[in-house]
Amino acid sequence: MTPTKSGKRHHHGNLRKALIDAGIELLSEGGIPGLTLRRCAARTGVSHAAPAHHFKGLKDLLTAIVTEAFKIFTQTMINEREAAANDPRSRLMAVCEGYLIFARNYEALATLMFMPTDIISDDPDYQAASRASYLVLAEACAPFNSGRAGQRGIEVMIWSLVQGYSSLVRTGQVDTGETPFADILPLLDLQKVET
Amino acid sequence: MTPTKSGKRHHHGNLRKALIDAGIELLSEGGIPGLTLRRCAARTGVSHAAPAHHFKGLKDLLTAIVTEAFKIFTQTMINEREAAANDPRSRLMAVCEGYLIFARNYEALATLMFMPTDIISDDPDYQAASRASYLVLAEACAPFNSGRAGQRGIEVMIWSLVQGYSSLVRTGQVDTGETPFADILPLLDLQKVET
DNA sequence: TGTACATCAGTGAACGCGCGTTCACTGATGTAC
DNA sequence: TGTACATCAGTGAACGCGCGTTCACTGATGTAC
Repeated sequence: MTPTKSGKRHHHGNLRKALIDAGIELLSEGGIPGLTLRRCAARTGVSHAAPAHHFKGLKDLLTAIVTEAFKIFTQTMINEREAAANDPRSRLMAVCEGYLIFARNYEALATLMFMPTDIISDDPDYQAASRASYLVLAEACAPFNSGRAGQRGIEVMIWSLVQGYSSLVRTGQVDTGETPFADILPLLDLQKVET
Repeated sequence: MTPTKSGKRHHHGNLRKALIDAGIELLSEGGIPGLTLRRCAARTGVSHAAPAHHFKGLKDLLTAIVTEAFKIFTQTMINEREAAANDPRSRLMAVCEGYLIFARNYEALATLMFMPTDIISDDPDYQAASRASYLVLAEACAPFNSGRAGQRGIEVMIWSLVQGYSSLVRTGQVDTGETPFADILPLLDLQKVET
């Protein structure tokens, strides 16, 4: 038995995972229009009908890709945080840096992740993965959250800031060299509530 | 003579403008995938080959749509600013509100505007229109810009914030009722440099 | 004012393309006995 | 260990679809004389 979803498969080995990885590559190379079911199959070296045995349809594949993306995203933020000094300010800055690193390394993927239209948004794996990402950010904000502006005030502030900044960089409207994020964050009024 | 690009035309009247408007409607209704050349033509009541007499191709139409969008965007921000009190802080807040109003009213269009891939980005009309939008924002930021964090520090900060916030609202990750933007902006350290 | 003509914004048919999906099939894998 | 069988991940052909673009054309408009 144990032919579980994620287990080894007879012919290819693990086509499901391979298709997800191919999708992430295709997004990097050709943006969102570059990602199609047929191209994922081709890149994996498999006929275009093969994915049907692993995904219910295009949206299902997209959902799996985005779910995987959130896992990478979470890990990138955690890696930066662990490498930083252990004070709240450094940790928050590091998590933001992780966010920006991911956004830079996976431009189209980062865009797709926040396009709920193309995704089966009640998929439990997807929900868990995206929630995990959010929690890393929320945790880093927690020391600064005094409760004003609602419970989520600081989170939303930081999240907006980092999301907006990365999108402006991605579209070439802001230059990271000219106006680095490290110069932006200190404009925030964090010290007022810092412990 | 004077059969200028924007002048009245023989059969339809002004198909060029009508196609742009149709495109904006289609974006509102079906998002970015809902916008195609053929559908713009159909909505305008014209055969799908007709647009070729007004636009060099799909990218050209898209560029014109985005250019028009920036004009609406600029006007929305200006309208809010003119209705606000005449102190720098109120004016900045009003411009931000205008930004958010536009982002809410034209969700897909706002996304498309910052996707330079699909656009002829060296089109002079497009460049002028997008620059005009930026200037409204920059002007509102100017009273707070002391020069630290580079000349554009505050602009980039505000721009990132408002862009990120609107994108989080659009994708349903932030609720404007729960965490309104008016509660977010005061977290900024503006008063330090305010005159 | 009337007529001949050039211009040009439309039409409708046709093109090739890549897409997601379906289908009957095949053949390797893993299991039961 | 060997054999019969069920399972299932693949194949390749075919489907209909909507897309952007091209083409020869038509007929209304505007202009020159």
